[in-house]
Amino acid sequence: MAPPLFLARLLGMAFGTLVDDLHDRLRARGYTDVRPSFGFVLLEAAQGRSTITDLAALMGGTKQAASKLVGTIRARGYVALTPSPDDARAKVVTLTARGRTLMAAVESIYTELEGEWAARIGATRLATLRKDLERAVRGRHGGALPALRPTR
Amino acid sequence: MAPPLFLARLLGMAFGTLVDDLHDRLRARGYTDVRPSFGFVLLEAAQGRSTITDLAALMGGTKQAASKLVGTIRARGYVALTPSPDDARAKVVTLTARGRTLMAAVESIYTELEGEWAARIGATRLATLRKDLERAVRGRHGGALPALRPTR
DNA sequence: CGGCGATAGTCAACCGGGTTGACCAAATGG
DNA sequence: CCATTTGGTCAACCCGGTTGACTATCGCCG
Repeated sequence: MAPPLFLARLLGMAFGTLVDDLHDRLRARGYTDVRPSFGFVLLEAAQGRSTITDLAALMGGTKQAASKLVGTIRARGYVALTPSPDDARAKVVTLTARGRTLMAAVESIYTELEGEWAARIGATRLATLRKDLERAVRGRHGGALPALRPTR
Repeated sequence: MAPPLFLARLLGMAFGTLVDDLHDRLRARGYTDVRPSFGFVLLEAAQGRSTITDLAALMGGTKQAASKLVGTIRARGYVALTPSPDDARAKVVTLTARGRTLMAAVESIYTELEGEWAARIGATRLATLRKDLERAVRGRHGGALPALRPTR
């Protein structure tokens, strides 16, 4: 008799599976120094609009944590800090060329992965699943999307 | 222009939201010393069938990590270790009386939470969502459910 | 203007939850 | 029976996060 399969556990497993698969395949393509926690920062850096404190707020943590994380991603050469034109204190996080090729790989792998999900449950069911998830989550947070803690 | 809303991020947000809500409401009921990582162990302890090493395997970690985690949950009085009848080395993790009342609170809160989800997206949609998630996750792991890393 | 509170970022110390490695005690099976 | 495997713990360390103290810049209000 297994313990009850709470929705939360299912969500956690699904999340973990996708994240693990993504990073396994990144490793297979030679990206051995990309940690799961990088994703969030890289996604925002691709927009080229976020400062360190912006990142901190978006991922629901302190600016010290954001600063450290950006520091290690920068040490691996995927992002750079450019001074903000508006504010001499602020540093805008942007992708380097290496970061851009990484993100291209991520998108390609991600398309693969969602394709595999679609193959398992059907494309329309997958679309419904995504829509319902988004509705439930936004509904819980007054219409906005919550911070995604980069744990994992 | 926000970054693309990958399915994985949605899953992570949904997972995090449920876990946070559960622990907020536990706190509101006076359980101030229950950490998110406890859930996994408590659920297995309720079955009364798992040893420390079993737990380690189920959560995809080392037995040292499982041992530590069980130790801190035990220190807070929610589980106890009983010697296995079959193997003098093994320790079976079981709920204490306090642990059982905690789990009753968890189930009641959890029912509330899923009810709120159902109110947001509809009960049948929620059932479909759960079924599809389970199918996708099992499909990815050869029919079994993967380990749920207790991170968070 | 000038000066003062708020804000962007860093540095340092600490903490929680995980890891690896060494170890003991009980089990298993030639 | 003895050798090997297995259940569990202890110790040292690591990673990613936190809080607290600090500097530099911003922006407003007198």
